[in-house]
Amino acid sequence: GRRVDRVTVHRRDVVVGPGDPPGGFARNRRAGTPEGPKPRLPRALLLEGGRIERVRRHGKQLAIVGDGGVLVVHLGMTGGLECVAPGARTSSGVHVHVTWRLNGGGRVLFRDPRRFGGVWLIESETALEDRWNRTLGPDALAAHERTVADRVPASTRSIKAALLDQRTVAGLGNIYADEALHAACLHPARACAGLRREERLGLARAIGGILRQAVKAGGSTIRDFASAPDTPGGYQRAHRVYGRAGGACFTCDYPLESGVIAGRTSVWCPRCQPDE
DNA sequence: CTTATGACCTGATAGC
DNA sequence: TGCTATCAGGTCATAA
Repeated sequence: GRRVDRVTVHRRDVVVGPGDPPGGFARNRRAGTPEGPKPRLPRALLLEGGRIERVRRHGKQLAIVGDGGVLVVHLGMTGGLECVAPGARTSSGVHVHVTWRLNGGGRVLFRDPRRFGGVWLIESETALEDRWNRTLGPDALAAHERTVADRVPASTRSIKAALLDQRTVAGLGNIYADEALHAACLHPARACAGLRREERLGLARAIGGILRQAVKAGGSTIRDFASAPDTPGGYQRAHRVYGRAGGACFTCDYPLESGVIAGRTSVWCPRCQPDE
């Protein structure tokens, strides 16, 4: 319901506008890659001069829907949005890449030290839904268990890789993929095609359970994440495998194993999660 | 077409 | 003390 008076983009390359190349500048800064032209960002799409209508979420993507455009925010790993009350001071000014000055004096900041996150500018809510339908699978928290179970493709790739792929199901990252696989007693390296429907249903149930618990606990604070400035989450204390390589499995006491699967560090229990 | 791999970025921490 | 090396992970470009 608030109005946006003025938007300041401190770092152009964390914002992807409609004229930017596919993937956007935030994904196009690799060594040796020539930077293309940088079209001006339409002020209206940044919500300048507009009114915030509502906030939506699908998987890890957040959408701030305004009457003149839609902001899609992805926090990456280290990103965050901070709302600063009128007259109040921000917790820190470093790595603030975009500032929205609200009518009445408040501010909203997008901060992301490592810049894995970013902001995409979308013309309309219809275009937002189209984008989400095209690039993301069903939301892991909102979808029915049967829907999630049936999203696992009959492919040769590992189930861990499929879970990290947001087109399968949107919302899981490395931590919750490992936690869900342990809860479902599935080895992360098992091929998707080798999973029985019963196992896929169990995995879907585990995903929902883990995510609901994690949200309730305020998320997992490993080093960067905070649910609000100076407010760490509490779910890291409930992790049963992530970050516990070499420790004893809480279910069977056997030492947890770790390795790189699908390009990410993975932790599992060799006894509870057999590699069939 | 599919799947796999490496690059990007910064701060914390380990090791010398 | 002060330096360098390593690691964390979400996503996209590129390779296979």
